[in-house]
Amino acid sequence: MLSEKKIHLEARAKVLKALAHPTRLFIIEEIEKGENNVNSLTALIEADVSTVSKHLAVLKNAGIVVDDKRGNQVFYRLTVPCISNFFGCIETVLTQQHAQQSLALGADVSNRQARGK
Amino acid sequence: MLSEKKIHLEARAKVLKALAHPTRLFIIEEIEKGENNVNSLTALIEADVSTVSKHLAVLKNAGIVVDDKRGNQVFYRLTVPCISNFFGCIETVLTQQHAQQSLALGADVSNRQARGK
DNA sequence: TTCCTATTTGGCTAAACTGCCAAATAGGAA
DNA sequence: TTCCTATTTGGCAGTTTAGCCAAATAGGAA
Repeated sequence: MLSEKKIHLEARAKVLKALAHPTRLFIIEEIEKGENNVNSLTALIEADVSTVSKHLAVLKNAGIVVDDKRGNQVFYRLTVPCISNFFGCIETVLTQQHAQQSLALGADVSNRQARGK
Repeated sequence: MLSEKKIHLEARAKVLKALAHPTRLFIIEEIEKGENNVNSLTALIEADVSTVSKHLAVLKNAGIVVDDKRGNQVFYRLTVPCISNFFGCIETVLTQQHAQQSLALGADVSNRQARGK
């Protein structure tokens, strides 16, 4: 694999990795509605403030959100509007899994489905 | 956070997690061109076959690819065509980072940029 | 059957991630 | 200054991941 390509894929993977956590997905959904600060996000998430703060740092480090300090609060918002409708394809994957499972539960369990975990 | 919502976000996160590795992104790009077997993917990736096989298992387990055994070879292909043009938004994030870095290198380093890692 | 190739699985080590607590830091109010 | 609230950081324990090697498995050919 070309080194240049590898670097590019690593950059992509970094962003995806930052997205790949339920709490961080929740944060994204929330601040998509409008910027929000650490405290109120923490209340919604029901975890330790330090945990939420670290999740926000991951998102920030990946370039997905930016912070804005006002008074003694820090507000976060999305950098990229497209994140909002980013998940259609993932939903397709999930829907498809559903469909496959339903098929697998039926009488005609094909070879390929039988091989599946 | 509602339990139902949490379960949904966990499912999304699982798919994203499966995508979040450079080698797996490479595999996706390759089999997007057409199904491919473990051996030729391994040759392109330059890693141990067992490593590639495990990456493929991760993608399969997430529902992103399916396998098709023919003879003593196993061919993998994408389950969802939309994965192909999935990455536009991620590119936007990367481009934006680039832009921010360029700005940060300039003379006018603003408050927010200075705070950034 | 034996042999060869393709692929998966088990096991191991090193590294990364998560979530909590405690402590440090920052800003505003008194 | 001291006090209070908001947030970040350090550190720790437990879990997960990545990549390799070796061994197991599967299919086809001889």
